[in-house]
Amino acid sequence: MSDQVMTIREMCDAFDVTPRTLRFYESKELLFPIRDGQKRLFTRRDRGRLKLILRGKRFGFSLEDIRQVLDLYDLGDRERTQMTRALELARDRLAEMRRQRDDLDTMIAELNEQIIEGEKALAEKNRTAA
Amino acid sequence: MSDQVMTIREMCDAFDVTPRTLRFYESKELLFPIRDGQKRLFTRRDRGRLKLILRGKRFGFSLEDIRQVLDLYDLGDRERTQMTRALELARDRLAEMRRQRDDLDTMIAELNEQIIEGEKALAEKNRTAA
DNA sequence: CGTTACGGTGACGTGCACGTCAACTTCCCT
DNA sequence: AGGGAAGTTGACGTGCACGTCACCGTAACG
Repeated sequence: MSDQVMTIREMCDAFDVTPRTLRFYESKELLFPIRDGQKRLFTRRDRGRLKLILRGKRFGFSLEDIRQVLDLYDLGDRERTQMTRALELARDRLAEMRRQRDDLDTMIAELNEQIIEGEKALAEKNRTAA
Repeated sequence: MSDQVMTIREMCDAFDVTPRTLRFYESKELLFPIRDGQKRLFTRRDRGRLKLILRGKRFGFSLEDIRQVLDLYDLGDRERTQMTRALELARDRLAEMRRQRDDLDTMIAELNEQIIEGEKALAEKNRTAA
């Protein structure tokens, strides 16, 4: 049953982050561990959120950006206006992510091209040097 | 002929960055504007590099990371060992970018799913409220 | 009952990527 | 010759995302 909730150390080992990071994310309202006295206990929900946070960070999203999106993932009982607003935000993010993917595809193609060129140049260098 | 080289202001307008940014990039050896006396003049090469820099930044790459890759784009006459090293680095970057694209695809799919769910919930809310 | 381990809370420090501001040149215009 | 616009070099300031350190609580172990 202890994998229902995890201690801070278990979290750190599982996600390769420091305690400081988890506490920092809590202070920024990205995670909401429950408390056993003073001690934090991270739930399944926290683990899901952390996974998304770490993914988001790999694309240069700020923690604030990520928080906005995360909120979409548990809009339970919100005001219509709040929900509408959140959806608009999410659609914007989605559009941006699609643009990013296009850019990323371009970068991958270009870098790949450059690597091939580089390999050619290297092969030539080795040939003439031999 | 003046679009062979551009002033700092023309660059700023063209790429939507500040002079400070361009000077900063030069100090980090990401750009190499030529000089007319004191004044910087940015060449076509600088423009190409800046474009790549700005794209790289959108994915959370550090300027140092970007510099390493940029160097690959003009490896003219380098030592074999240097070239080999640069190619290795580029292949690593390429692999990471492919991983990032996979992650990004996952995130796009998941966010899209959440948006659909959100839209459903919102529609339901509107129905029951009516 | 001491101490070792794990966890907590401030508070200050750090690296990155610039922003901001002061104090010059340099060129152009009238 | 005077004045403004654009550019330059320091040097210090800033926001973000944590790192680090000092100090405190407490649960467990020998």
